[in-house]
Amino acid sequence: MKQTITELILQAVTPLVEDTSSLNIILERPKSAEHGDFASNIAMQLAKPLKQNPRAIAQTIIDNLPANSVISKVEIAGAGFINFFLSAQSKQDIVKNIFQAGEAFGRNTSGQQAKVQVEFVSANPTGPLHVGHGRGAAVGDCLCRLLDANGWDVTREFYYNDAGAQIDNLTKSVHARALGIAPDDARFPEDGYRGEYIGDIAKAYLAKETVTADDMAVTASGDVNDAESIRKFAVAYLRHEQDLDLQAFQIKFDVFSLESALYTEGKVENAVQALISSGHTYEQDDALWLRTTDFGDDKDRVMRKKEGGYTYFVPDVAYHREKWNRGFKRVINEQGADHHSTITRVRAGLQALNTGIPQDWPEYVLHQMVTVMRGGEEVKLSKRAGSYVTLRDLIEEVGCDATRYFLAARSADSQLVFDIDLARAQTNDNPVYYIQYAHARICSVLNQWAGDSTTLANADLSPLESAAETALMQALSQYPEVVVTACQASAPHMVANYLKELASALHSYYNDTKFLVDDVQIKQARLALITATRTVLRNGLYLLGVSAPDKM
RNA sequence: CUGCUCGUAGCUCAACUGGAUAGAGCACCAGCCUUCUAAGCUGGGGGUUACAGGUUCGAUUCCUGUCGGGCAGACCA
Repeated sequence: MKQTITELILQAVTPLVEDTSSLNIILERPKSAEHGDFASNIAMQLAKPLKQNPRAIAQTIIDNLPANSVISKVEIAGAGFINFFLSAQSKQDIVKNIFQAGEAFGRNTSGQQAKVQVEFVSANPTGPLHVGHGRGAAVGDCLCRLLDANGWDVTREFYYNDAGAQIDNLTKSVHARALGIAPDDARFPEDGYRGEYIGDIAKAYLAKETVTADDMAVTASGDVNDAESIRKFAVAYLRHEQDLDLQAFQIKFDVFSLESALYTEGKVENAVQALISSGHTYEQDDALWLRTTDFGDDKDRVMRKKEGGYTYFVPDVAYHREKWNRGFKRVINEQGADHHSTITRVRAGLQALNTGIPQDWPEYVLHQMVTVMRGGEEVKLSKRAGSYVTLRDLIEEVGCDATRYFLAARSADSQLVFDIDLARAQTNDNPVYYIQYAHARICSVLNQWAGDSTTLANADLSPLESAAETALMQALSQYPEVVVTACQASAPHMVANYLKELASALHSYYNDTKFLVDDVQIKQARLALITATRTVLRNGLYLLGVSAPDKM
């Protein structure tokens, strides 16, 4: 519909300007119904180059508009807006379109099944997932669903660091607990992890338990002094815990990548050699440096430390080089904003390889920090101090649907306050229930009608002309645009906002109009409309990973 | 000190990437269930979009500065 009107405008404008290729015809949905179904500001854009009054230009465009069946009325408003009012029938067509497409309604093929990899969560195996990871999980997974809906071939990937200083720290902490040293004991490692789960791991280790994670089974030796065995066991144990966290959050990854594998397979060494031979490195103070300032960084970075080990960004570069070699021309990294400084370094490292990787590859979606409130006070998220809110606790308290919705419904680049008491105590006020309730209400009506809803596909829709019906059909017709825009902006929260509006339109309609009336023609038209609404609610909730219950 | 980011109703957040009278939810006030689920609907009060400039037909949105919050700025990850 949008495209149809855009083309009509283009035809009308062509006689006025010499070069139509530079024209950017923007059609928007006016906030107020008084301003029609679509509005264009094209006349105001042309006012300057044509040196004419925008209202006069608007009038000329309207006069030039080709005859058509979709538009019932055109008006000039304000400073020179052109407002388009659709004919009743072209509004009603949306219901038929939805019936035809079903689950596919709103999906498009613009991605052309090109490969895209989304890396998200990527928590290190040093503790269970917390709310911050949850936000990454919710946003990342919705992003994947959006990309899929736009025709991309999506790979979900989880990268974790199973080597390095933090893992040593973890190993020491478990070792201490296995020796019976309490977290508040002076002999406990100073920067050790003090959470109670460390004690659980120590206990399981001493009991020689076996844990499975990433399809690998690890059995504890039970030997308190075998650091390597403790490390392997602790990592597997926590990866298993995180798997359970993700499972509770209903998120599935396609690929898990280990940092240690980059070393054992020689990928890190290869990347280092490639950087050296590309000529962007130098030795200084017994260390090997990468001249990242050549690529926009504010200072050069050390690659190999005096002690001989590599700094953390080297495996990062090796990992991303590997992503590129695996054929992902598009990669999106979803991560917390506290890691934003790595963006410049990783990109600089990839540029330094000189292998034709675009400067702005990979893409990043950063989410701001989550503040957790409980009892009116902020709960500090400190893994080492041991007091923090795990994702699984949260899911158990407020439910998977509500947790996902809360964490995905806000713009990623604004900080979010997660009030546990509010989410738990006032579950009825959770916005997600408002949307789900709209779906359940429709199911309930259709249930009482007890007819075959597929027969509604051919219903005569001409009775649908009330304000509530028009508003609902208008909301439905916006859905495909939301799928496109939310994906382009990498902004899943737009889907959540849209669904709230759609649910609102449905609830208003429900209170305004009785559906199960005696007049068969009217009844069928109304049932067709709410059935179409149910489809869109389902499709939209699916994008958020939230269930669409038949009953509540 | 430097960089990134955010600042919108009492609170939590939107605003279709520069559009028309800045919108929802919670909270507050007044109505709506003998009728398809009241987890709902309708109406009302509540705003100098942090502040000051600039760009243009038009700014919450873009630019500059100030103030305030968050996060980064290790040969830690």
